[in-house]
Amino acid sequence: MPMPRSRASLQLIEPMPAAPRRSRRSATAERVTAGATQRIVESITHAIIERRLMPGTKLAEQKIADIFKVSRTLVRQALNQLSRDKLITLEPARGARVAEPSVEEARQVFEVRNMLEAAMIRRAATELSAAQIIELRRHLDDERVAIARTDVPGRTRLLADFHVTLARMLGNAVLADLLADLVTRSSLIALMYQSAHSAEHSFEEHVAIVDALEKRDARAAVKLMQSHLHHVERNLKLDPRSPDLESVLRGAASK
Amino acid sequence: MPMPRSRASLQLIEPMPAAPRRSRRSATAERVTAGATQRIVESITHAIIERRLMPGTKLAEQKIADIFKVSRTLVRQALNQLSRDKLITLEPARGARVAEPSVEEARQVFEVRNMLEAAMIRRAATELSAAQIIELRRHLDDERVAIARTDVPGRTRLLADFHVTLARMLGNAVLADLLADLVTRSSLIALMYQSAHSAEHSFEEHVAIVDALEKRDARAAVKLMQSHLHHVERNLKLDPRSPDLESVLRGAASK
DNA sequence: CGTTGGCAAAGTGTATACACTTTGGCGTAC
DNA sequence: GTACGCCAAAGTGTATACACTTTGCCAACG
Repeated sequence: MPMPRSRASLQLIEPMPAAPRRSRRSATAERVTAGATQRIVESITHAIIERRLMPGTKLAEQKIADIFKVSRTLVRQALNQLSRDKLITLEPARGARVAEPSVEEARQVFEVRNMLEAAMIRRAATELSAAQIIELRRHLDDERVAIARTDVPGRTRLLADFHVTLARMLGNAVLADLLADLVTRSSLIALMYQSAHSAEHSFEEHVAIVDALEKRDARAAVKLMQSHLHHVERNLKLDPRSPDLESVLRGAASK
Repeated sequence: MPMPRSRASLQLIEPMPAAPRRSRRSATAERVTAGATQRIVESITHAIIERRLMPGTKLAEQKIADIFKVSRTLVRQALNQLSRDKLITLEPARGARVAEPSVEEARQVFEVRNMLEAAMIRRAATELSAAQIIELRRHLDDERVAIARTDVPGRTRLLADFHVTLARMLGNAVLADLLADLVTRSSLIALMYQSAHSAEHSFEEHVAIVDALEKRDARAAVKLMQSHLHHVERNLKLDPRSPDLESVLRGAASK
């Protein structure tokens, strides 16, 4: 069921904790730490992922510009980027809204993740160094801690980062960047369709995957990763009717 | 060897043949036919893929703005998009240049394509309808014709579109859009490292792939697709020294 | 003769101005 | 009472203005 579509205003966006921010993105190419535009992109991204901005929320350019104390020029740049990431939708002359990914889009995103991550984990099983597997264990520790202290934003980020970290370890920045996008989109999808998948369950599946990697059991690792993704997808509340507004209204029109 | 780095000016960009242009992109979400920005993006993309703009060429905002008779605002939007596609590189305060993808980047792009397309073709073998396979045959006919009449831009586009067409047929727009990006990047890479792979050879491999699809032989189709991609990559002139400027200068510095 | 400093031209980064589109409300006609 | 149309407010789309950065040249100096 696609969310009550809150009309909550944007106050939720924090103009950034001025903390030393290192970009969570690409190790290569990208400017190490970009300007104001990037700051806005990251703030809005975080706000969406952490449910401070609900799907459907209007993002008016001038309001955002005021919050960050910059001109609409920079805000528009940021919105364009977010639109390419599919985190917001831009309608000509109607402005930007937080995206409301359809059931079909959700299915497709998970299908692509399955393709990419199955191939990725197969490579990982043979190519990762012992040191890298230790690093993965450390990541799992972080996950455990965040879950234990019920740090919701933290655990969400860590559970997502697990997949991106794996990609980075293979030394393929193209893959890692691609997957980072898909994982972020998945986060929006999960929140939109109120995932029933518990953090604990995901954590345990991550542990099992790393176990298989340590044993260099490629086949098992692939199977585990695929069933992990499958579980996450199946626990979305996708199925009931009202997949989109279209069909809802078709029924209601006859009153 | 990474290209003589021509300083050729931009005159090559045609302000678009005013012809009815349908966007080659996403079937979903995207505005069906966007504004001036999209026109600029497509013109420059075509100019790069068709070798009218060589890697390293400077793209000055005002010059492009004059050519298309729009303000720098729209040009900047277009350049930002192209930068995300990795077709150009943006350096702060130094402007935009046609990208010069590194050997390492080339390797990574092909690795990701291999992951995605292997999984994709496996599905295609079981899921494509007879009608869709006929459509693929028609595409192959187009390829054959373009090659026969030595229509270089046309055959380049068609050989690339083969892969994207396959993706679209699976009904997964996310996959198709992703692959479209990777294929476009591949085109730039191929031109940068003067691919020795003949169009005829690619064509024949495409035929073999469709044959396998028609027989519903998933295993063969995957093998053929992988060897196809492998051939394309191996025929790039990647190996010789001078992989990047860095190491060249490290040697030359001691003069 | 080579090197350094600085200045002007070119180009990018951001803000602002203005035209045009959408939206919601109010009044009027039916 | 409902529906239509008009107008004002809000918001987006594009152009332009201006500040700041880079670059290349030339002159002055060592």
